[in-house]
Amino acid sequence: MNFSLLISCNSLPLLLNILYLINLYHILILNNGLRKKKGNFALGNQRQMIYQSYKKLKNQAKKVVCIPAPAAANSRQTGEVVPSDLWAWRKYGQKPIKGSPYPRGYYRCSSLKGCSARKQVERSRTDPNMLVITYTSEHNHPWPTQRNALAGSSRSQPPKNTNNIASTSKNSETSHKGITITKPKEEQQESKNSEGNVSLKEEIEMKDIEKQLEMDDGELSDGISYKPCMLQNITSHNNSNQSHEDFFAELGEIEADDPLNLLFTQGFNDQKESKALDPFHLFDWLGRGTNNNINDSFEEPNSKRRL
DNA sequence: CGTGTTTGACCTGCGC
DNA sequence: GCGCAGGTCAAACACG
Repeated sequence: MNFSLLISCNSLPLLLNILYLINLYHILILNNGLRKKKGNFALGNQRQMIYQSYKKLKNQAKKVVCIPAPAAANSRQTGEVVPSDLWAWRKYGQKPIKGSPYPRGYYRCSSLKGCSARKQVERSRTDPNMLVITYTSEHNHPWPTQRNALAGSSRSQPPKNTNNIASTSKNSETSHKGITITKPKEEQQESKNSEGNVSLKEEIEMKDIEKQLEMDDGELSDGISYKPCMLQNITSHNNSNQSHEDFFAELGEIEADDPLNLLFTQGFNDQKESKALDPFHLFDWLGRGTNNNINDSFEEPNSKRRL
């Protein structure tokens, strides 16, 4: 990543984003180091509680994300405009949906062959400016350091459009303004507000796990907090037979899961956590007065391309 | 040439 | 069983 370019573009929010990621990875590295150091130590009560919560969350199925739809100018022909995340997605189908004027696009992960992660992208019926992205299954690999490990071309990005908010699947890394995690469709109907879900929400019932974690301030006996990872990233696992060892081994995968989710759905919810992850209080400036909703605090992603 | 998109056909689940 | 709707497949094509 070209930091000098970013700085020269005066895109402070993106820079802060990066700083936040660095903080996050600092903590994750600590976790990894601790695991390696301690090895297969006996599970304490706290770990067991976390593991139980983890198993509970494993049974959750889908994760629905609502984001503002990028400008249509970026679409390729009739294709839907799909904001990118850190994963590489390959479109494998599109279907018109009854009752909706907008088709639904079907994508699967192309970062690694055999990855079962999929997502569906469609425009909200109530608010066409919102994209509803439904993630199913999960990635069986860490998120790629390069945007697309398999892809050799970059055709999804129209070459002449350099001002677009987001490319379809590859080029934009920060098209996350206004990301909203919502409940699965079944639950979504109950809680969905009439304005198209612009506020932050958690799809899954986190109260139980939060209660448990709060009992110990979210910290394990070793003093390292797993709470940020646990609260955000485990959403759609199904293997109920997974062992404790697998669980904690999978923390590596959790860490590797989309850090943007951590950023925009978890990172600012708790002031204590925010301070821990943001020792310079940079995000106090960003998120102040937004009632934990940082969506509006971030500059439009394409602004960094405006030179 | 490798990869992604498009799109019609096919498959599957569900309600009647 | 039938029809419908949603999900997936795969051939053809586009792109760099």
